[in-house]
Amino acid sequence: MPLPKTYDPKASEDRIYEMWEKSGAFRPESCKDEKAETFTISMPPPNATGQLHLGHSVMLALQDIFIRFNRMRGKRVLWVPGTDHASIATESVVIKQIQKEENIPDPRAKLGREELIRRIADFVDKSRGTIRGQVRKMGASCDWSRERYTLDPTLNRCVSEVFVKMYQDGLIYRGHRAVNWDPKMQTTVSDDEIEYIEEKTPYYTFQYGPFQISTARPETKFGDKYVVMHPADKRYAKYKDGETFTAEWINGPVKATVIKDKIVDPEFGTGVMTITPWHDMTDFELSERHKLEREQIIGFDGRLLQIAGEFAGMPIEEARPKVVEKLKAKGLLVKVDKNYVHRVAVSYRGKGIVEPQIKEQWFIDVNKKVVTWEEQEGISLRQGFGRQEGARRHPATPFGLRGARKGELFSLKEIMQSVVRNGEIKIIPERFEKVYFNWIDNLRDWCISRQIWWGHRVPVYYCSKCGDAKNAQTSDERSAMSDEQLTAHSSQLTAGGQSGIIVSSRPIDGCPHCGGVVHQDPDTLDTWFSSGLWTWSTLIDPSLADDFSISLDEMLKRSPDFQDFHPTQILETAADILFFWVARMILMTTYATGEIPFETVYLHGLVLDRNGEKMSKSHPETAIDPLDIIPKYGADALRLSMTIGQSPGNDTRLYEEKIAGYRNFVNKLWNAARFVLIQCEKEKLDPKAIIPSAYEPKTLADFALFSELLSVRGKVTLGLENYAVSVAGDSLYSFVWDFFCDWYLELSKGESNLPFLVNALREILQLLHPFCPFVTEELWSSLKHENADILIKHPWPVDIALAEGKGITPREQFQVLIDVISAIRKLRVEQEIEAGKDVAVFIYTKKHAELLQSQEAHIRRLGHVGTLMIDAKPVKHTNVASAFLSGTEIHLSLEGLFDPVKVKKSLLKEQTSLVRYRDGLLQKLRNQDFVSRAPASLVEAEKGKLTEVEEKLKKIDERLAHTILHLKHN
RNA sequence: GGACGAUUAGCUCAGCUGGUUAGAGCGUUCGAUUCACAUUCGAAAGGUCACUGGUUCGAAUCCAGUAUCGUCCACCA
Repeated sequence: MPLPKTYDPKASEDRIYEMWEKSGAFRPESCKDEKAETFTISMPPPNATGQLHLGHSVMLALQDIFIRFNRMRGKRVLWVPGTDHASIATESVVIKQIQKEENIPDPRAKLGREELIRRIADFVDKSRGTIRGQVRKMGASCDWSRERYTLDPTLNRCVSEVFVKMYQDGLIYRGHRAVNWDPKMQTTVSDDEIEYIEEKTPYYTFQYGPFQISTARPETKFGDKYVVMHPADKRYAKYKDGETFTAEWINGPVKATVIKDKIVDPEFGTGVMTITPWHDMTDFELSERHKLEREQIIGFDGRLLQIAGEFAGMPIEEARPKVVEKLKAKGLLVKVDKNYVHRVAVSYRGKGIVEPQIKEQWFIDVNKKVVTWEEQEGISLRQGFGRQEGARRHPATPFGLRGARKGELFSLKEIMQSVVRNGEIKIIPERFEKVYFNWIDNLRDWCISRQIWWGHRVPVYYCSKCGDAKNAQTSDERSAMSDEQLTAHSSQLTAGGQSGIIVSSRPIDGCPHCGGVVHQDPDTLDTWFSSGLWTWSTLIDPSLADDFSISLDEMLKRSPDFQDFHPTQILETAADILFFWVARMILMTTYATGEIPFETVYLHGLVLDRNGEKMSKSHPETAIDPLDIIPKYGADALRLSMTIGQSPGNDTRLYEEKIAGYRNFVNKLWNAARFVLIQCEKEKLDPKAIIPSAYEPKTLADFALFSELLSVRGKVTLGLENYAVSVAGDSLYSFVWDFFCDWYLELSKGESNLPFLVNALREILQLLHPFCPFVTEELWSSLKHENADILIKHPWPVDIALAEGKGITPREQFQVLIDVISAIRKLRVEQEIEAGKDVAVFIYTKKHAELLQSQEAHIRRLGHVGTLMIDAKPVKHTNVASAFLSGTEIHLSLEGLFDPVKVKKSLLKEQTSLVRYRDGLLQKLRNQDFVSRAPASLVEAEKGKLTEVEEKLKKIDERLAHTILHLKHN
């Protein structure tokens, strides 16, 4: 039964996916060679909040290509799928939903922690199901039996273990620092979770005692009592550091102190500023340096506090103009610049305006030197980590700090730098390494605690009975303490080890010291803390999660998957996630396991719409949803459209015509196979019985295809090895369409070698499989040898050596044939000969006479040629249109149709282009410098070209003279 | 203020370590429909490779600078 005329992806894709899954092919255990090299990718876990979008599609397509390619090459391949709990994103989505659907303004207060978490968990369950289905739709061949979720008990255990380890190493501390506070979500966010929006804001200059100071935020200025200037600023030389003065200010006179610090840029504004340490990162640091007092002006709810006097309780937007008004009334407003552009910090997730606040939070110290290394086997390895003695190790060795001395200590920053600098981790494209280093240089301590409920709890417990009673207080209560109290308190805590605070990976019911009641820290951890462990926490044996008698290192040692599949090979993800996630994984994994998380980072760009804009709900007409596209064009077409023409690190534009183009390609392939199957049926040949070794080229076309396959096979293999996905896919596309279909298949209609053809097509399916797995697998089932495995498990084609012949190669001979046929077709169109009409053609060639004679049938059929004469000796013709190839001249008889005007036109056109070409060659060859300095072979080649083009020109001149003569006669 | 990327046909993009008469897809024009595919086939038109210098026998390709667009980073209060 022949295949349908067009390929219908809907009829195949789900069925094929199910078949793959049932076959066990997605699991590394399906690799028969137990000693085979492993190849692992940890799938970047999509947020468990919603739906798959094109960003996911591109990542799934690329990763699946790497995975399928390496699986076919015989490696033990593991692709771990999963989802991320995405703390802030998820909690905010569910809260909004509850607010909207149940009309509860503050769900946290109304429902309480337990109930809200239950609601979020329900939501996430549904959402994860949706995502699983969508990942399958893309054809992702990941191992579902190893699916993980960042809130799994095993992963939670890993999170706690790493926290404890870092705390014990003194890398985690609790302290009062200026943090980014999102008043909308009521939580801190990290530096990287902030984006800046430029906004035109009036910029005010006020008189402050003898100084003029400027600000865009007058509502924060209530507590200002320090003026800061550069120590070398001559204008203010008469003011001494520490000097005090009284200034009239918003709510009456204040006593102010002069501070000299180099942080002030004398060139900027008046060179003097007042500071607001509680609500500004740099001011906070300055206050630390000079031990200055700090006051909170704005509450965590975004309203002004008591210090603002009559303005207390007002939200910022309301207070600002009123404060300005009051200062103006007092005569303190000097000027207003209305064109000032101010950068407003906005939360990446909630889009709320972020207000720096001083809060007691947990931090990871990125500068403290605590990590040790030791020389071993020539490289320095971190010691005491979870590698089994003598365990088979992936060829890539766990990372080390090259040249590190025994006992030398390193900071987390240094670890992150060294693994990339040493080339243990390679970033593609390379230019992102620079971006990465730049980020590390600017990296501050990482605030890891969040006042969100959805996430991993900070594994810290406070005993209310023993130790400092203040430890038992909640973080909110601590916020109410005075600054001095807080500073003293936090330094005490930072010292660590004191009673009353218990940091434990194991849940605790009572204080181990006094048996007293304990409270767990109410905060959760930054979502990137857990995703930072993704490559290895997903490989930990889940049965070990509850066994608190074993250490983290022990867990690593006893987890076979970790032993086999870590470090992973490729981390493929979006370029904009480099800091959030990639850098965090490098930090957390190298620290916690002593191994790099991955060897290669492949970064893809954004998927943009046809106008180069981000796809969003504001442009619904150009936005593309993969879930609409897949039913319409098929997953294969979508995959091809986003992997071909794409290059690492660069954005790609996607639009429907592009996808339709690749749908056409898939259909072209389908029809090529359909044609082959019809031929088999006609010749009563069962394709399933054609053995794979029947790769015997017989015709000229066979030989040419053979060599062309050799070349494309090499390009695809090399391309995929070197992450040049687009190059590999593109060469397959043009090979299949322009060579295989347009020439080989067409010629096979006149002279066929079916066993060879079937095997060639089989190899095409193999090479295309990583790119478009569904259609290739579907066709494979009709074309494969009966004993062959399904395509997903089939070995990657290997090179078959091509015997080196003498002289012109079959591929070159084939090209001569193609050129002759093309020339005849062109002459026909130029002379406007009816499409189906047979013509008489005379070909004269010394060089290729024998070859073309042997291919006569093809020339006749594809050129619609009736009378065909091929000879070595030219004969003069009248009334012909002519074309001149290298060593071959072709004359198309125009008896009765001869139109000298048309003929002249086409000859002139050819002449013009050849003359231009010849003149270029002449110029080159007349240049003595070229002749003497360029490689001799090149000079020879250019001379050869010149001879050839001059011969052609001579012939054209003859024809032209003849035609003009003809014109004159009439 | 720094860093990076882009600039090649009307549109979207290839052109890797310098040597091709600068390519593809879409779109456009002309022609074709029993015989795998109109999601097709044949043919064509269309480009001073952003600009200015430099290196070189030779530059779309390497270097420097300029312009436009875009991205990221940074304590300009």
